[in-house]
Amino acid sequence: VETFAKSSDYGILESTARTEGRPVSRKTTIKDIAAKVGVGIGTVSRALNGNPNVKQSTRDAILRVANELNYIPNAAARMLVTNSQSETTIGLLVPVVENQFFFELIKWIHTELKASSFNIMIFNTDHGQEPVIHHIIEQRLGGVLILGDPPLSSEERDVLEIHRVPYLYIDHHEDYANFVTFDNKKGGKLAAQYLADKGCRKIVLVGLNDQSQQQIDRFYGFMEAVPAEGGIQVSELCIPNESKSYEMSRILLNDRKIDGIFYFSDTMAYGGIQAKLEMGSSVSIVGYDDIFPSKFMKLSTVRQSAQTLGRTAADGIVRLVRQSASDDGVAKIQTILTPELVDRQS
Amino acid sequence: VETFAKSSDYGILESTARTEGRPVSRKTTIKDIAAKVGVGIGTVSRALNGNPNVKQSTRDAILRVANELNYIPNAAARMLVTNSQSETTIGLLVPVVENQFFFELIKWIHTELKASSFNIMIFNTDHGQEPVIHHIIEQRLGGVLILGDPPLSSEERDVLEIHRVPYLYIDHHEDYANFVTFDNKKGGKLAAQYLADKGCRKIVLVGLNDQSQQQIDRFYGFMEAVPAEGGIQVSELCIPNESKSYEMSRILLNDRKIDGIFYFSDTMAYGGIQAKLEMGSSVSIVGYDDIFPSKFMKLSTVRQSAQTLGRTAADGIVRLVRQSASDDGVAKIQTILTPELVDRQS
DNA sequence: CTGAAAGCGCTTACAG
DNA sequence: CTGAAAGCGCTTACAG
Repeated sequence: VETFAKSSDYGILESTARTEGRPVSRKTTIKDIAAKVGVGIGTVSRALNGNPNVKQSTRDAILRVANELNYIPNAAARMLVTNSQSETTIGLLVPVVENQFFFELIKWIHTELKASSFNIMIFNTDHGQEPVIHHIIEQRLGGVLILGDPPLSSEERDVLEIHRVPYLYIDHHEDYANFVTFDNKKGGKLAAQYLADKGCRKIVLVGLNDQSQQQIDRFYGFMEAVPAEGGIQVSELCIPNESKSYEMSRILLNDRKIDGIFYFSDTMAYGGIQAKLEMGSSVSIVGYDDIFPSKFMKLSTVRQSAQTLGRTAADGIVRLVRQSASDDGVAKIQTILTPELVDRQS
Repeated sequence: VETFAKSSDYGILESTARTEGRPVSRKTTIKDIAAKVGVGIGTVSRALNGNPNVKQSTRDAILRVANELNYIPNAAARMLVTNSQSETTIGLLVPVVENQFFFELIKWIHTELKASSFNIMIFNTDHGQEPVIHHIIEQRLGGVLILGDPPLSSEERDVLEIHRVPYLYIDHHEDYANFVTFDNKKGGKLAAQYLADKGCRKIVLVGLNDQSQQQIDRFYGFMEAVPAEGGIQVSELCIPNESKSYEMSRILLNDRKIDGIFYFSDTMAYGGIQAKLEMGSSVSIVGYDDIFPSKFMKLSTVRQSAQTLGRTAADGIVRLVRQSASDDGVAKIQTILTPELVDRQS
C-alpha cells in the first residue's frame, strides 16, 4: 500500500508501470492521455493533430495533459496507418568517405536539404548496396541520392522502382536514370589546354584510377585536346594511393625534361606542389576538383564546384520526391554541369 | 475480360490492385504471401524471421513467393509491435557544418559506427534543438551524438532522459553528462610553449571566437603558459570571419616587431602562412586542429586528432546504446583526450 | 509444425 | 463536437 501512497512522488514519471516494485518508465500514449482527460482516443488524436472539430476547452485539456505526461507521438504507428513514405528523410548512399570532395559535397547537400526541411540518413555502401537498398525501403524513405560508383545493378534498380522510391545519381552519368554530374571530358580538355598554353611539351598524367568512370572521361577529354601538331609527348604514371604522391612527384621531377603534370585530383597535386617548391622546379602543375585548400596551395585546377553539384542534386531529389508523392508525371532529371579552369599559376 | 487475360503480362507487377483499369502498385505484405502460398500469416512471419519451427518445404515455398512478389518488410509495423528502439540508427546533431574539423570528425564517426553496423541520421540544429530532439524520439532512434555548442537546455535533457535515449557530447565538456573532448587548456599551453621556444617576444592571438567555450579554454591555457619573467607581450586580434585571415595577416605583418602568431584554427592560419611567404616574414606561426591540408601547408599546429575523437565518441555512444538496451547499470562516459604539438617549423 | 487471435499506437470514416 | 470501431502490417503467445 505504501508503494501506491508514494506514487505521486514520481513526478514526471507518474505514468509508469511497476514491475516488482521498481518503477519502469513506459512511454505515454494517446490512451494514457484519453484516460486522464476522460475522452476517447479519437478525440485526443484530433486535438493533437490540430483538427478544427474539437471544442476549445477539450483541446486545451488534452494539450495540457499531453505536455504533463511528456507525450511524444510514435512515428512508427503513424506511418503504419497513414502509409506515408517517411518523405521527409532521404537516404544518401556513400562509398568510402575518404575523399575531401565528397565531404564538401555532402555538406552542400545537407545545407540545401535542410532548407527544404528534409533530413539525411547516410548509408555506407562498402559492403554492397543491396542490403542498404532494402533498408531504405523498409524505412520507407522518400528518396535516395547515390554518390560515386559503382552504379546500381539492375536488380537494385528494379527494387527501387517497384517500391516507387525515386533515386538520383550524383557525379555519375547513366542514360536510363536521373543524374546530376559534371562534364568530365570537358574538364580533361581544360587541363590539357592549360598545360598546352603554358608551353609544356613533355607531360605526365598522374594517378588515374581506372575504376572511376569520371576519371576515365577526364583522361579521354585530355587526350583529345592535346594539339596533334605540337609534338607534345604524354605519358602516364600510376601511384598506389594518394598519400604517395609527394614521393612519386619527387622522383618524377628528377627528369628535368618533364615540364607539365596533370594530377587527377587536387589531393594528389598537393604532393606535387610541395615537391616542386622544394626542388625549385619550374614544372607546370594542374589538378582537378578545386577543394578548399587548393586556394591556399596556389594550385591551378579544374574546378567542379561541390556547392553547385550538391545544391543541384539536393534540389533534384526534392523535386522527384514531391513528384512521386503527388503522382504527377515523372520528368527525368539529367543535368550536366560545366567545370571551369582556375588559373593560379602553379 | 481482356484486361484479366493480359494480367500475366505485368510480370513483376503482378501483385497490383487495379483502380479504374489503371494498375496501381501496392506494396506486398505477408498477407499476400500467405494467400498465395496457402498458409497463415503467422507461419509466413516465422519463416521470414528464420524461426526453426517451420517445415522446410513450407519455408522454401514462402521464401520463393516472397521473392517473386518483391516482398520487403515494413519497418514501421515491426517496430510498432516489437517496440524496438530503432537501435541501429543514431542521430548526429550538427550545427552549421562549415568547419573542416567537424567534417573529418563526421567521417570518422561514420567509419566507426558503420563497423558496428549502426547508421547515422544527421540533423541540423541551426533552427534550434528542440524540434530535432522530438523528431529523434518519434523515430525511436537509439542514441544521439551532439556536436558543437550550444549544449542542450535542461528541458531538452529531460526529454531525452525520460525517453531513455542516451546522448553524448563531442568536443564539449559538461559535468553532468557523457562526453568525449580534447583538453583545450592543454592545447593552448602547447601553443604558448611553442612560440616561447622559438624565442618570440611580441605575440598576437588571432581569431578567438568568444562564443566557443573550447576556444576560451585554449586562450586561458595559452595565457597561463606564457612565461611570467620573459617580458613577453601578448595582444589579441579579432577577425570578422575565417576567410578574412589573409588580409588581416598582411596588415599584421607590416609591424616588423611581431614575431609570433597563434591562430585559433588551422583554416585561419593558412592565410597567415600565405602572407608570411609573400612578405618574406620570419614570424613564427602556430595553428590549432591539424586538419589534413596543414601537412602540405607546413603549418606547425596543435593536433587534436579528429580520428581519435570521432572513434572514441562513436565507440562511446555504441556502448551507451547497448547498455541502455540491456538495462544494465549506466556507467558515465567522460573522456578527455590530450592534444599534441606538431612542429613543422612554420 | 501451424492457424487463429490479440495487440502494438495511431488515424479516420461512421454514426450519433 | 465526440465515441466506438476498424484497420494499417507485423509478431507472438496460445492452443492445437
